[in-house]
Amino acid sequence: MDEDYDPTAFPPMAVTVDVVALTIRDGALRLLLVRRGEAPFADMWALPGGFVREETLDQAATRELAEETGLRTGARLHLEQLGTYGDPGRDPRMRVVTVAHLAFGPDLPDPRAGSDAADAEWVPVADLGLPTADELAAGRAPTQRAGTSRRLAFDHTRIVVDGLERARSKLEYTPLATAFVGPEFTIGELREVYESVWGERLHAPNFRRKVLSVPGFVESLGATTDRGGARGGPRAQLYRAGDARLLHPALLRTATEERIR
Amino acid sequence: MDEDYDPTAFPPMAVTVDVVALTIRDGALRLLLVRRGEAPFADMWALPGGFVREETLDQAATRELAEETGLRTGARLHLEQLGTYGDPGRDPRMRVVTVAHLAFGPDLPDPRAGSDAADAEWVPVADLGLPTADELAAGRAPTQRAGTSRRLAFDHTRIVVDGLERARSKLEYTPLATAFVGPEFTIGELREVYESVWGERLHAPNFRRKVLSVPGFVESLGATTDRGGARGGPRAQLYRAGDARLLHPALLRTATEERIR
DNA sequence: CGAATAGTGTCTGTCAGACATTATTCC
DNA sequence: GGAATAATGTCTGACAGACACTATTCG
Repeated sequence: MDEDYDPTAFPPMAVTVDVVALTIRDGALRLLLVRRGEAPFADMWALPGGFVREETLDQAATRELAEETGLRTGARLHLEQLGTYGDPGRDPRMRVVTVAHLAFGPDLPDPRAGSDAADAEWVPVADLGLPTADELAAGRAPTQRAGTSRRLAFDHTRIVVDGLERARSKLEYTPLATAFVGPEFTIGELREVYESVWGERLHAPNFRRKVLSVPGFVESLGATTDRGGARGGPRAQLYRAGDARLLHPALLRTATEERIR
Repeated sequence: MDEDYDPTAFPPMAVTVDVVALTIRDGALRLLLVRRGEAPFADMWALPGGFVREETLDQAATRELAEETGLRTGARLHLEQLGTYGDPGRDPRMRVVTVAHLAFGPDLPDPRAGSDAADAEWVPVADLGLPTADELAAGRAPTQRAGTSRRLAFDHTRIVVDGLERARSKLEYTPLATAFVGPEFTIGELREVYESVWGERLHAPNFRRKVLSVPGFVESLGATTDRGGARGGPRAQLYRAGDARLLHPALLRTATEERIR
């Protein structure tokens, strides 16, 4: 803030929030999208969002999520700021700066069309045909792969790609995965979260040992599930989230050349 | 973006950028601060920043840094978005949403007062008596420790604390440290970056081996410095930054209970 | 029973951190 | 010479990833 700072003579600019809401259902990572009813980008899919009012940015994101989808802002909903997107021209009508947020929850309910959203849906992320972060950086974006009818409005493809990368990365270093399951869960359910978000199969015995070796990640409840798995297997032990805010040692993805270079 | 989205009728809101600019000089991590000339918070220190114009957010941050400090936006300046701060009341005059950025460079020049900054200075971070992230979260903020005359304006203390934590964390997983040194550097200089930012001494032989074992972190130039160290010692080999974007394996800080829980 | 899953045991190569040692250079 | 630093060698314990194996439960 410099000395010619004069907030009564600021350039006209709108501030919005958009939400990248993720949940896991039927073993697939899903993203909440709403269908736009008006120009520009009419009939295209977009992230839920809207104007910021007399409230904090986090409150605005929570409110928009609830308004547009009927989602109860329950205690088990994790919300964090993702980043701010404000390129001139990202909205053809005027300058709009949007503060993107990331939300996670365990098998969130179907969106009941709220006040605004004519149509809202949990779309499997794999069905979006999203470009990789590299493709985006190289400017081959926001052209999504053919064969999908889910081209996103505005720069929302970029926002979703950034949000997914953030989620994948935070699974490594934080107990974020516990935000995708209920208050009581099995190690197998936790492993399915990692597999869904990372999009790769994990070695079950090693995963179990790693999770249990991280102090404060999970706490045993000393009980088991009532039944075994749907396709057989013994009853699994139940755990709840521990008090760790960072995982140490971390659960790292295997390094791939593409990610590193 | 929902369907009642109407950017021609948006609430009045100003959008600014603020920059947490860090450099290392005399072995100490330093933060660029400017002195405010006007109310509110007159005579207090603040981050350089100002209104966003017809430009991207990154461009606005780069421009403000140059304008207020005369800093040449050279190729060796690393800039990234930190986060957005928009609580109602963070500016007593009106609603101002600020997009904070993080900038790093090798021994950046002294700020030549530009168009706005009456007074600008590279202040050692250690002299700021900053609260820890935990103290901030607990609400004992933004009260900085007594004995310093460097209470920061607005919510800039929070922004600086977040920026420092981001910088410390990114040293672990990315080659960010090379942004704090010149194009050619020794392993010892790189180690001093880590020691300055993390605020702890590192074991020189192990640090060297770790850095050299990370693919793409540094590349040998096959040459040595012209002279040995100022206080003795042999001539050190020279390196330049490699092509890695992520460090694998990472250079992790030793885990501390405070950070994890 | 057959298939699927939970959980344990064990091995190997790699990494982190500590310590010791040698070589080189400045003052 | 004395002190500081660069660089290498080596050891130990922890961890990652792979494989083998047993136990339990569903259909």
